[in-house]
Amino acid sequence: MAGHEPSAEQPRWLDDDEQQTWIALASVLLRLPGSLDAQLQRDAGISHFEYLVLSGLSMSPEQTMRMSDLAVVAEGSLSRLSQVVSRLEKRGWVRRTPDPTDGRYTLAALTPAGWDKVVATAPGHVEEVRRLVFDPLTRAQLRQVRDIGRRIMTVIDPNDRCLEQGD
Amino acid sequence: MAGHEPSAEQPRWLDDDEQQTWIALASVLLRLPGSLDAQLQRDAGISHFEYLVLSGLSMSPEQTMRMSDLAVVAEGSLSRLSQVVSRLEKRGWVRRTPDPTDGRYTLAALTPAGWDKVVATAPGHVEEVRRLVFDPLTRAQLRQVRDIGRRIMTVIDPNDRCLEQGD
DNA sequence: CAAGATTGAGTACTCAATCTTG
DNA sequence: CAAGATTGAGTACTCAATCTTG
Repeated sequence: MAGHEPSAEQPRWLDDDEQQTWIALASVLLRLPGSLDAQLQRDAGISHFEYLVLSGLSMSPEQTMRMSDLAVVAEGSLSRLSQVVSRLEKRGWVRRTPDPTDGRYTLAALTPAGWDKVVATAPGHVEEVRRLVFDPLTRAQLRQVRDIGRRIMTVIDPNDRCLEQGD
Repeated sequence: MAGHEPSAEQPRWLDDDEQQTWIALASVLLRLPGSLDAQLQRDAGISHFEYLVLSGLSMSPEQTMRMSDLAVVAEGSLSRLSQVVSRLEKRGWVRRTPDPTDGRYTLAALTPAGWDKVVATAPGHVEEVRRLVFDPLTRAQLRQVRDIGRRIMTVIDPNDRCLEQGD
């Protein structure tokens, strides 16, 4: 392994089969998020992260959440969320107010225009998810996707919300 | 669906089962790349994209590739690659030269120091992939991961390299 | 002073020019 | 003029201060 002369053998750290598996998974990890982002950007002019923020709020009681909880739902840092919500506020889709019960929290609330945006955007996004994930897979594979995803999440973050729900 | 008064019912675009499946997959899509990036940043001081560039070169004959081919392997734009390779060149791991057979191409070559960097970095990275993906899954699930990944890639990009390999 | 949130500086990325070679 | 590559301007992100409330 001294230097990189032509004869140097590339060490193999995964066997052939594992290599194939990893390439297939890595391709999806690298390309699927980009495809979803592209669809949202093209059809709705928002990023995937912005969509997660808006749709997270839309599914919350009163369409309102604390910034810190919203950061967990959208899987981003509080700092990133703060900057993105500023933009969403400028676009008229979200409004922030201090939490009346404890001024340290900030509540983000979806405006009526924000609700309309979610309603207008979600069907196309779900359609894309169906096209890229649900349609090409069998029912058995979809069950596997759920189990496999949860197992991996158990290692990455044992407290993740996707592990809370019973089968 | 008029406005967002408390009584407004949130339309459900996926059934319960699909929702669970999608949450599990989305969690992995959002968090696994970040975990891999964090490990590389912490242990080797490089991003995942930089790692893909270096390891792509290390597996290529003569440790050399055209920039445009390297962009495909690393799954990034040529513009992004160009800027990242400039940084890698400054760090002494890569060297660029015009292709002598056709001056429109640029060849990126791993330097000896770049080779050493890959050799020093890859085992820890592979270890992390094992810990997060291979270890928590059964052999049957790993076969599923490969098949499922390929099916999804067939829709995203029918020309992707992960689909080329037989069986 | 701890926890939530925001701000600002620096870095990385995207997208549309631009440059270069054949 | 087409294809490969780079550059520059603008945007988005990260990380380390800073601010604010209890």
